[in-house]
Amino acid sequence: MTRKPRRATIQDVAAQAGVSLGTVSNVLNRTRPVSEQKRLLVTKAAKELGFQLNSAAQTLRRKKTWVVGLCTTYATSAYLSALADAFEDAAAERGYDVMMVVTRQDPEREFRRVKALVSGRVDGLFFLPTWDPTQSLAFIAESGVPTVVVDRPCADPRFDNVVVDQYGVMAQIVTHLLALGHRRLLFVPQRRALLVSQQRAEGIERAIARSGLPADCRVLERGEDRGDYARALREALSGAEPPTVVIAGNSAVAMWTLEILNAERTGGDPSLPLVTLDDPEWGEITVPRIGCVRYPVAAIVETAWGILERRMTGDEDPPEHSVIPATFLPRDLAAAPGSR
Amino acid sequence: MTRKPRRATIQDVAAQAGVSLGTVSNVLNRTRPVSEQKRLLVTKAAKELGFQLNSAAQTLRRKKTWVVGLCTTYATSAYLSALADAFEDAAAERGYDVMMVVTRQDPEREFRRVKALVSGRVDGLFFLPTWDPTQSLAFIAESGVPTVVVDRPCADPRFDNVVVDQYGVMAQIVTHLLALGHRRLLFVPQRRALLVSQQRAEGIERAIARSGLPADCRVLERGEDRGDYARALREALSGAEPPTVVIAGNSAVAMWTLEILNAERTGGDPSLPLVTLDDPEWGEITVPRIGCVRYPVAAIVETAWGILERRMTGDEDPPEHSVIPATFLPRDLAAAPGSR
DNA sequence: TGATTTTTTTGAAACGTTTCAATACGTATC
DNA sequence: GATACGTATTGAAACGTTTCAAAAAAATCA
Repeated sequence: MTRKPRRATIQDVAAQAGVSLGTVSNVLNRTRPVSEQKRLLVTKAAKELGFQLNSAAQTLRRKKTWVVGLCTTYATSAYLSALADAFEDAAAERGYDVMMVVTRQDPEREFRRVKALVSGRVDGLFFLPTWDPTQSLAFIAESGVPTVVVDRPCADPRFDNVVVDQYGVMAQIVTHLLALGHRRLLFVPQRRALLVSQQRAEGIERAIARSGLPADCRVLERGEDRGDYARALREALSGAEPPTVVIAGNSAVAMWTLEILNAERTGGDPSLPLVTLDDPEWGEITVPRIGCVRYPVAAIVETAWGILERRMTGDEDPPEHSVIPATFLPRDLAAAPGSR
Repeated sequence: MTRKPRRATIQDVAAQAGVSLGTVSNVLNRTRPVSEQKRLLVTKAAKELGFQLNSAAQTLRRKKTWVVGLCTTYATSAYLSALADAFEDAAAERGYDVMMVVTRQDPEREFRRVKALVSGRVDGLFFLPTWDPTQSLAFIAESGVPTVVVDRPCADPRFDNVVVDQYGVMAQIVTHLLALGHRRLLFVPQRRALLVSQQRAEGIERAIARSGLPADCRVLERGEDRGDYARALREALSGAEPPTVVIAGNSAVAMWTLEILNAERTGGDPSLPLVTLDDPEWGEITVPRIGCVRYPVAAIVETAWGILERRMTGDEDPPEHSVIPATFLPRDLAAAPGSR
């Protein structure tokens, strides 16, 4: 589109309709009753002039943008995009719009994006941090914009936090795997530095300990590059007592794992049983179908929105921590070889 | 985060530093030289007060937001999210921020989102329309916000348009398929109403005609629900002369197709050769790997940004139409049975 | 030193809304 | 017909910046 000369203001509308400034505003916002006659004049004039409210001016005056920010790590993953969608739907119900930014797990980028969002552009923020959000959190805290940290555990005591019960999920998975006869597990977190990866590893250990069975879990770092991972994975699988099942930290890791395993697969040789800790859209098309985790997107979003709404209306209670349960879905997950 | 009492304004900073309003502004924006001494005073005061610029006020005064909108259909697909990422990177280089909204191919939602973006929140807009963008386009045109329609052909003569050369892509694919001995193709567009689906179907027809070979292509609507599609697909495959290859309009269709074919597959029976017209992230993990199309993300984004930047600085030339070539990647695409 | 030029600093006006006290207008009441 | 009351309408002030003409201060020159 090419630009038009100048946008009409409320002044112009008022002049054209032959009424005062305040009346136009009242028609537009229904703040006060206006006679049917003037209302008609105003709407007609507004239409004729192609009038559209200037939201910068409105925000300045009202000190309210009706926009919330959503700072997320990736838009690609099925889980994260479902989360984003749910945040938008919930926002629409409440009369808000969502401004979304994507960090791709890069703390630098996160900081830049957060700065852009937080200086008066949003009334509140849903924040899915990268692996190192310290700089961003400091800035947010300084700005005073109400913020809920979502999906990732947050150690910073200044912030509200809504997360999934990682310990519970890992307990479900481990119990299931042990029942299938698996004794040697391999866990490949997306990134070891992530707090959530540590919780998961710990969850696995606890569940194994609780079972009393002679099982163990090795943790393998995925590494930055796929070649590295291929080597590490092959090495891990070629030992004397190789793992019989792989737990992938997310679907990107799961995909790499499948690619590597498929490349080595000979003939009808079945692939290694695989579980991923998220819920990829392609979960149904692999043969066999892999195990995954269903996250309670609706519950997470409702909880987070509940908290943020209270904060935006001035609630000053101490920060709140919500932990929400999730469900393991085994699908075609195979038993350990020779275990029945 | 819980809210702080009140945010400091430039006034407060000026008072605290003992200088005038204008000087503070000049320090903050480097618009005019300021003596070292005062500059220090100002930055010190700003830091002490935790001052952050109010961007609503700034926008109101400057009539420039340094934000561009990106209205896209989905964030999930690998192609669209790569596109979004590229738009953000290009924006950062130019000093802009990107505000992204997702329509999920819903014209209603699109209209709401566009309205929110366009009333003074952005300086320009990259627009990936849904299947029926008429309402949104009318609003955008009315608002006068510079806009480039991206990735989808746009019949509206008021808009700049950057698209991929669908005819060229289809020619590559058909040529390849014919060379592999395929004669009966099945094209399953994501949605028949989409202009791009029509172009693709036409592209297939043209390429077949040009080859002079006795081949044909049937077009099958995917339908709203998976059961419908499963029935339609089975029926299409069970005729006397069934197609030997499927061309899926996008990876969602490709995935459904794979699921249905996999469910029916008996023993080592190979799946039907499949091409998808985008580039799913899971393209490497199916067995066999499916054919796909590589879109020139960087070129699309650079072209679109180039146009938008000119428009934002007042260029009034007639709308521009750019058509950018893309590449077909056959991967493990199999020959037609009995064709060599 | 005083006059002139250059550089820095100032403060009022403007951006386009919303808000709210004050005013105008009807209408019912006595 | 005067009074009181309720409802509609008005217009000035405020929101927090940037801009720019004018004033002040500093530097240069004769």
